[in-house]
Amino acid sequence: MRNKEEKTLFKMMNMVHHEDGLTLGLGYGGGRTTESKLSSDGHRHHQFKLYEPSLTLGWPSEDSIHGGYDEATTTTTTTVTTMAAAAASHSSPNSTVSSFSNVNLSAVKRERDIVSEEVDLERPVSSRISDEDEDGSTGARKKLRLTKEQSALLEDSFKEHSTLNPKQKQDLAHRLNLRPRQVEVWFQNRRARTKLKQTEVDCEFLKRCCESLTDENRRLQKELQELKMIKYASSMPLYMQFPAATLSMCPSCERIASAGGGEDKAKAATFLIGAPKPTHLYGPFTNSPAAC
DNA sequence: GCTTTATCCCGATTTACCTCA
DNA sequence: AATGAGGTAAATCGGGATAAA
Repeated sequence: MRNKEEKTLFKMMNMVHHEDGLTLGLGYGGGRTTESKLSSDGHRHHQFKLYEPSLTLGWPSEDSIHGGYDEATTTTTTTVTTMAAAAASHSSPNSTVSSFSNVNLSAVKRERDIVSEEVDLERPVSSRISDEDEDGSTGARKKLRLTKEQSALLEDSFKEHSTLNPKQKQDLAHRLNLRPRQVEVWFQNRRARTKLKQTEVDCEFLKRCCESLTDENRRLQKELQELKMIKYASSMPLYMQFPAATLSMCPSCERIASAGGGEDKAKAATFLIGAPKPTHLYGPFTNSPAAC
């Protein structure tokens, strides 16, 4: 079976990940394993397990994640004491009724989502988000703010599995006193954040690699230039290689010979005397390394 | 094998809410 | 104290992929 997970994995395999620090890639999470199976209820169960990334940015703490959002502004009525206390004691002063159009435009899809997702009917209505907030009958799209406890539980669950099967979703929603759809959305957004973070890490890693390679390239260019200089110098007539004072004319053969040079240089001079003069002394490789 | 339907997921975007200058 | 900018996260939208009927 060639399912979506396999395709995703295939795509990711095309991105070399850098688990060993020698290779690099853009796969978020550094890669992942997948499981896909059918449950007894007929739903597909996807299990994405993130590898431990070799390069990671520290996740922001819960405090930093939620910052000042600790105070729940949700209208959720919760059975969890702390959640209930938080929810009951705080109502958003800025809760405005301003997005009628959005509610109307998204009504069709929202209805579909609600119908398809809202199956936890056994839960008392009072334990869920109020219907007024839910169906937009007040015209407001209230934004849920998760409590610390809710976020912690979601994070813990996410650490275990970054995707949920329907039963896990239901259970989690029940424990968190949220709708399954909200749990699902949270996981989707959480995966998106994970991917974004990993992309940032990968970009930083690639940036450093690029800088390192640029330095190495510069060094090699310089080395190459020096080698070419040596090669050019050795191919020049000796009278260009040595100062004039060190050269002398052989009285017998009327050829240039190096006064201070040995027999080899004299031979080389004899050999090279007919060689064409270079058009310029240093050849075309005189650019400063910095110009490369 | 093809079509339809339901479900899941993702990327992009919108929106509500918060912090801070 | 008020306010606007910017950031964050929940929610929405549109669409692709898949399995089952």
